[in-house]
Amino acid sequence: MSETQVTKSPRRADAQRNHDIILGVARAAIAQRGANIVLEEIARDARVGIGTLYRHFPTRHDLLEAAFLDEALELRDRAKNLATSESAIAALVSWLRCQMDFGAHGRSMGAAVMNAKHTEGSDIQLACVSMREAGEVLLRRAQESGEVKPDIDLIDVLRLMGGIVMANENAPDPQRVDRMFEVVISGITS
Amino acid sequence: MSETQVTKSPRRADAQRNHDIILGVARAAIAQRGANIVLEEIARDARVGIGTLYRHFPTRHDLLEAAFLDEALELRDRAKNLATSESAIAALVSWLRCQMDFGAHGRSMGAAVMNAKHTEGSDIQLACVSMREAGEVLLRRAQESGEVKPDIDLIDVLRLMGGIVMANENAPDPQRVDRMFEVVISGITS
DNA sequence: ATACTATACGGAGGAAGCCTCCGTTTGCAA
DNA sequence: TTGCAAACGGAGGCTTCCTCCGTATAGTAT
Repeated sequence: MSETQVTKSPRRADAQRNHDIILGVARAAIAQRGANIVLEEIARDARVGIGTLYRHFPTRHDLLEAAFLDEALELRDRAKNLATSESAIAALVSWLRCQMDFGAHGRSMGAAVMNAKHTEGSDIQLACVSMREAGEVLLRRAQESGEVKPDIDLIDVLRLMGGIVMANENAPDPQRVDRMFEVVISGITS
Repeated sequence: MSETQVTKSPRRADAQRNHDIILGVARAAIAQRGANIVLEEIARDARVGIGTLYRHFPTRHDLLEAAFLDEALELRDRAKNLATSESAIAALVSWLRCQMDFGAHGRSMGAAVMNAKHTEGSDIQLACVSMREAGEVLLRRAQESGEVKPDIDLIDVLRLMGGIVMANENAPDPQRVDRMFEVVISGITS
């Protein structure tokens, strides 16, 4: 994973360290138990006061966003790699599948964070934008090759991925998820 | 709306009255502000102690379920009415659209409640089952007429409806919802 | 080295919700 | 009327969120 936050503004060393520790603990907790982390617990595991956690991440959402940043970047990279693959449709499908799996991995967080409004210019906002741009390339390529309907909107499809994840949060059944995924794929192909 | 709960077991009059009042208040609150109701507030508005509310509805979920019962019944009736309509596919699509709109109306509640596991034989469970059965008729009819793929599963489709609702909970854009709905419909048709 | 100060730390505590427990009240059957 | 099972109600415990402010310290200037 990319070591985020290269300290753009001069920051005291202890602050930077705590920031990174908190984020690391939060990421681990989210990966393991989902987005319903208890912030006091994160602070405790990070050997940091709760006040410190809140200074670095003023709201719960800020922390989730930061934790999700890496995934957004990875999804962008994935899209870029797939952009030159042979089959346009296969590339798109593969990428959408990643979107879904990442969402499932981060539990409800993925879709929730990615669909949310972000403050202009924030790290996560830029990451989401660039991820979408990379995805657009895949979609357009599949559309130009005539395999995907021309009037399909990427955001719609991404939300459908998120919707599948959310709809299966309780009692997730891999086979059902697969079938629902197939329905959507079938729905966007010509 | 049907006046639910015709007192199957002998219940003291005050208990019955409070039950109905609480449910009525909860329904109104949910319809207006979504499923994130504050239970103490419901109790206060119902002129009832919080303890009373919890005796009637031991968990938050129980209350949401009860509030949703009517909608499930209405959806079942809707399906039954549509079962004799002319176009099989139009009937199915119309019903699915209802599913989605009802879900949006009750906010996240609809899908959450309907997908959840219910105790065997509970009112809501029976209602959901009979609603699904009525829906199955519509689906099968559309499949037999060759308009919908034969391997489509109703639950999958219902979850997709719920997923669309959930994915658009923040910043709901009717046009986007329509497009996402169309994708799914297109995905289940032959 | 020392002193100074902007920056950061930490945790007590208030607020909001959820839910339980138990003493009090009341419908209603005899 | 009387008795009691059924129902009521709200104080209070628990959890989690977040704020506030006194204390500590990294980094700099002397």
